Amino acid sequence: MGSPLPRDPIADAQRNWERHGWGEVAAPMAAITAIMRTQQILLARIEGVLKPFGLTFARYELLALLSFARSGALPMNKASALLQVHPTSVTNAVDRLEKAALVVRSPHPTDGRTTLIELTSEGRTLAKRATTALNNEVFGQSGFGNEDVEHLIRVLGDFRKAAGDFTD
Amino acid sequence: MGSPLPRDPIADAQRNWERHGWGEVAAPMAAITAIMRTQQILLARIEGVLKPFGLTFARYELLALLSFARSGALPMNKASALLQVHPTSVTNAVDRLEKAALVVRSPHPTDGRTTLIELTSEGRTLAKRATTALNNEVFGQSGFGNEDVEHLIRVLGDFRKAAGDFTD
DNA sequence: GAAATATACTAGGACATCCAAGCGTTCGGA
DNA sequence: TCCGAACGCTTGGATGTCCTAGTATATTTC
Repeated sequence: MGSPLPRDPIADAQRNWERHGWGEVAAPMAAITAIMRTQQILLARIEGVLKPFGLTFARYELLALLSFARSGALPMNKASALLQVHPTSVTNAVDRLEKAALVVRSPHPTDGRTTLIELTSEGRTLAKRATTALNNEVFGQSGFGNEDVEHLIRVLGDFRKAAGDFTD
Repeated sequence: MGSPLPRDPIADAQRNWERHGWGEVAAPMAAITAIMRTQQILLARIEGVLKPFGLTFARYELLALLSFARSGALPMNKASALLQVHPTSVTNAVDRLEKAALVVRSPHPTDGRTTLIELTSEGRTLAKRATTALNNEVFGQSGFGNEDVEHLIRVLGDFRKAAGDFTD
């Protein structure tokens, strides 16, 4: 989408902030902007790996989640909560996964409101293959050092907890 | 969108990875997933603050960028490169900002292909007010400690550089 | 037990991002 | 000088996310 810039645009932004008298918040601004940009880069990498499988990250996450559920099935609201996305996003993902025959919707045995998402065997197989690809091509080559990974997990974990993601 | 979960879903995912024999990449997977989720939380906060101004993060970023340009104007391709988004995303943002009279498009004086985006005085005023709000309500209360901020800037900066964002 | 409240999912709409194509302008080599 | 290649922007399409509202099913309350 573009060749490398001669200078780091986020570092420039940080300098601009300082120059305008906002030095107090310049560093957090830079850190937050860097997180936004890093997410963008990682997402592009992940989607690039998943494309050959006909998957997007959103759909992969759902498949992976189901593959770890004992029965291979989960209520949609449970999936929404665990993936931390809006229920309508799950509806959207399930629509497409179902069309691809990777999951099926089935009624909850006791609660008429609830719909279960169930992995098909094709879905399970594809999830496994996609995971292997991601492990090899993205997670295994993140470019983050071991210490930095530990630090990220801790710092971002604290942040997510403070943001109300989980109690623990 | 949901009440706090009893347990950290990313930590669970990491355990699942380890349990399936992917311990080698479990930690980077967790770190990357945490970055994705953190971005989602931060974006929601930012958009919440910008909503009263009738802005989204994408449009705010463009306004802020223009406000730091000496002349208050930039070619669209320059904006695309600095914001590191696809040119069509800039077209989209400019369309809406122009409709809101916050920027205007003007032809480049010498290159007939290029379009300049120029801040209107309303645009400049709004950018300033929005920045103040973000500084107070988001960047000034990020929840990240000073040392963690420095660490994030360094680690993510290295990552972005390795990803080809900039040379420097 | 019936009415009010809460929960689960889906439909429609607003935005953002990217890709593929198309149209015009500019550059560069023969 | 001229024509092909490169560049800049826009349009149209596919996805994903969220919000608001609507429908159906449970649960609570009186």
